[in-house]
Amino acid sequence: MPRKPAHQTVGRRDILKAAALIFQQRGYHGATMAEIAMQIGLTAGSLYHHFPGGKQDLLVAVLNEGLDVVLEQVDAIMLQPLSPADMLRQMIEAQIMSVTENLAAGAAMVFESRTLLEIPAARESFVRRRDTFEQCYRQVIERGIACGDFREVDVPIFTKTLLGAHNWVSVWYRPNGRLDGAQIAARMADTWLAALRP
Amino acid sequence: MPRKPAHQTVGRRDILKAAALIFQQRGYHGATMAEIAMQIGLTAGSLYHHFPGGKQDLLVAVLNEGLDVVLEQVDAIMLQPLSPADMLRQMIEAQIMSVTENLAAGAAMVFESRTLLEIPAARESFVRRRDTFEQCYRQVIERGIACGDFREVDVPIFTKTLLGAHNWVSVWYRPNGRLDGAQIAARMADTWLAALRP
DNA sequence: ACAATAATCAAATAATGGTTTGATTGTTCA
DNA sequence: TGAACAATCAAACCATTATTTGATTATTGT
Repeated sequence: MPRKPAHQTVGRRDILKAAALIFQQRGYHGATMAEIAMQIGLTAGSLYHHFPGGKQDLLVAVLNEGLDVVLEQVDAIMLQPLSPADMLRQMIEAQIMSVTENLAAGAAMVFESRTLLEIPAARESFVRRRDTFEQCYRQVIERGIACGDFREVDVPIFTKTLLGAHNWVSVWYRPNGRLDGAQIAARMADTWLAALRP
Repeated sequence: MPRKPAHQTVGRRDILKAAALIFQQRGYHGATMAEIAMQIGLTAGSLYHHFPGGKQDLLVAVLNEGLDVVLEQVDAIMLQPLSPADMLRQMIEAQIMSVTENLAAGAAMVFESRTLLEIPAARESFVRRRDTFEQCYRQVIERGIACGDFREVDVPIFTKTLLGAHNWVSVWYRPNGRLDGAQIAARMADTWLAALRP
């Protein structure tokens, strides 16, 4: 039975990259399928061949895959035998680098999670994994407090504070600014560890 | 010359409140004029009597007036004779309280500033005032470093970190949560001052 | 070579939703 | 009372845009 995809054609990855970019620039509702398609030299209708679910499908994929990138790294870090301070520093670096290296997806995660939450089919799994991510930060901080490496703080609030600051990086970061992602990550890690000094 | 508005009718304030709420819930592009109007028992067309500029006009007004509230308070704080630490604490409280007490406008500021930036007529003045606000935080921190009350930090990055965390409050704050605005403000101020300890 | 299918497009479809218009209602004040 | 006007509505208008449909083109395995 003969068939097989051609290869001089666009792939799923290209489309998601284009979608993330347009979502970043115009927001989900402001983005048009035509804009996304044009980004990679297609017409709007063609996108439905790759993503039968249309615009919603694109959003779900962009956000889910964006979350995956960071979640995988954080999971790996949590398995290593590190001090709370070192573990926290690595998690911060992983998140900030991931945002600065994939700005469009990062911004879409910040601005359009709300929109995804209104898509019942995607909602539950997304929320669960997003919460898991937050739990990782909380656990490391709690562990640091328990062993006396960190001072006592209100862990839920401290975590929200940290996450808000990290998310916001996707709003102000500019690829050709004074600092690169690694330098920003280092400074932010310094801030949080200073705040946690006993 | 006889005229005079009736009084059992909606005022500018009511409309902006409704608009902020719908912008918060659906985002600017996702919000419909009909939804906003219905919130206060009007029809979509009637909104044009109060805001001839339509939907854009509503966004501009919501964001500008939201920014005013916080800017006025911060300006007043900057004039007082306070130590850098006390001044910073008061600014943090003013901002967080303002967000928690006016959640819809706060969220709109976070999520829809981008949209406003695409409205040339409103852009410049908004950006200028937003930058002024950021400068206030920078100055206080710089002053604290200069007089040795604060340790040396990368002021631009520290400021963005702080602003990101504060903005994010409008995303996760819930009016009937464990802590009220004042308590959250106190904890966040503790975090920043701890991070700035020499 | 050819049948099957992946990838694409152009054009039609169908809503949706911002904005305009003209009429209606009620209030104000001279 | 009545002229003038603010506030509102219902319905029309119009543009935009997600999605569907029916070709068309290329590629691939047999």
